[in-house]
Amino acid sequence: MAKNSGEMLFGAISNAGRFRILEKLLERPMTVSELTFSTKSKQTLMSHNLKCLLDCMIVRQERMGKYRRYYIDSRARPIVAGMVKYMRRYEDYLVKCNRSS
Amino acid sequence: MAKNSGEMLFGAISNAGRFRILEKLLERPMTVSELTFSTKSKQTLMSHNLKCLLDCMIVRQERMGKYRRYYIDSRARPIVAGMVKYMRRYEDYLVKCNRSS
DNA sequence: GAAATATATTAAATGTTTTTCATATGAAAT
DNA sequence: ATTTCATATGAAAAACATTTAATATATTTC
Repeated sequence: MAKNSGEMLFGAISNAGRFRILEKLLERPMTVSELTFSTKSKQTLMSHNLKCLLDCMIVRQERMGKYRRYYIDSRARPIVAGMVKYMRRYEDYLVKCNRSS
Repeated sequence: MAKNSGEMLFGAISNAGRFRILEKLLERPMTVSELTFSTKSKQTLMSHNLKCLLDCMIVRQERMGKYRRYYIDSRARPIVAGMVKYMRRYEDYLVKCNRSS
């Protein structure tokens, strides 16, 4: 079953590593090494994950000398921010569910 | 990397079959056979997908004689509805992106 | 109570994603 | 120009998800 763009979006976000990248980038643009360090990832995996986010146009890139700075695409930002917010609500909801049922 | 509940949510939704189930169930509760027929799925796959949605507490179940009716959990509903809406916005956004860049 | 219907379950087969490893590229510093 | 640093890429390995097939269970109907 072929993936449409919506599935790509959820697919991209449903990965813990990429979700954390997005949380970081919502705060501010960061270089690959900052992201790698601050999410305790490996550089090569970080690059793969960033490529995935680039491919579905959630993030963009700009070169800064030998660094590359990634940031959330301005048109994607409200969508991504919304997802992160929803996700947090959902977690609250699930925690409550598990207590009461 | 362990899956938290938010990832489970996005993971559940990032599958085309399950996404369609949710779209249907947002309209109204349905039995397994109605869902199977209306999404052109197979019964056994439908049951697997419904189980996945049950597990992350997006849907619930009630027995109706030999049928089983599935419906969106009332607490999950606003979240799911929001996701579906976001997803559609995102698709529009991607289509526009591909045209202009 | 035997057959039919609706659904669930388990395991195996298949497919996809994630992670790692090795290596490449391109900019900056020496 | 060589080395170093930041990042990317491609392919193989490992992990995970989806799909199918076979079979089980519960309910209804005869």
